Amino acid sequence: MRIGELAAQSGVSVRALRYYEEQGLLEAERSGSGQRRYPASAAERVQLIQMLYAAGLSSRTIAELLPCVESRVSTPESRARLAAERDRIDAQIAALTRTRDRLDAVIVMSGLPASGCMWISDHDITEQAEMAGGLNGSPDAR
Amino acid sequence: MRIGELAAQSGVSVRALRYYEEQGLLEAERSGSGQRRYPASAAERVQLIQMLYAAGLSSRTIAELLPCVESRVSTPESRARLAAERDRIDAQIAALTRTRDRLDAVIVMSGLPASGCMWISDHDITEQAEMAGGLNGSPDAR
DNA sequence: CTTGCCCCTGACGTCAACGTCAGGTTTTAG
DNA sequence: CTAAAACCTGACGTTGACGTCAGGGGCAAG
Repeated sequence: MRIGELAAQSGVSVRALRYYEEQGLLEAERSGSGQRRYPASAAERVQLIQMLYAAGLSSRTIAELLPCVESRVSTPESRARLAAERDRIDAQIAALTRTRDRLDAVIVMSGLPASGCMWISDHDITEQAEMAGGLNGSPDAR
Repeated sequence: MRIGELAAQSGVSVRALRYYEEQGLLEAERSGSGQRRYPASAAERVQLIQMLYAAGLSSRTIAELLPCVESRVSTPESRARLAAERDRIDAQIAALTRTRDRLDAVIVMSGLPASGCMWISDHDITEQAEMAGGLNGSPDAR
């Protein structure tokens, strides 16, 4: 399959695919005229790459771990690297969960009039919204 | 408190604190000679800023939502923004969890003595991952 | 033949959250 | 009083994962 097709299929840009190759993450056969040809399995590999990028791994780390993750084969060394990254991701998940809960608390609280966090009486929602827009004292709202 | 103390206390660099001020996230009083003075509450605010940055929010978004998150007061508009960000974070957590599980599967599998070697068939993968997941509960968000 | 689409290789541009350096002033310790 | 430490503004540098543009080639359809 050609690079444009792979891009469409995997949802990334053509530029990104060439970048992955440059980083040693994705190899391609070349046709006589020098055009890249990918096997069907490349789509899955690209998905993995995206997955690992999204988890904050660097190109270098992905290059090291990708064969291992794709083939499900690990050496003792790669296992240690994998575990380290998994722990990092776990920590990230924990932090994000705390942040999510913090936002949730603020959102949910506005639905509890008894808590005292509603600073405007709730008998007229529309008026409340207008007042909120005009009176909201965000110090450096631009 | 002075900028160096706040930096030490909140674990960020002096440069970062000045950057936050530049972005309208953190205000400071000025002494006669122009040096920044922060109230004790600034440390908590910096923690919040870090928290939101780590969740992938931009400076502009943080500037909009920070007063609301810190004071726990929300307007209908800010509530919508907050909910949108919370949903984004939820999606991020879900994706990270899938990635973590993928790494975990590779790690756990090679540690199972029954396989006797570094790789095992696809058929065994899901079964063993289930077994391993049941045996040692991986740290789970939520 | 030429039109249009896809492909190629450089190579420079971008954006965000700071790092770092220069050159000067203020505060603190002894 | 003096020297070190901390602070100030301003401005340029860094990093990663691409975006974008320039300049050129190949190839099937009309």
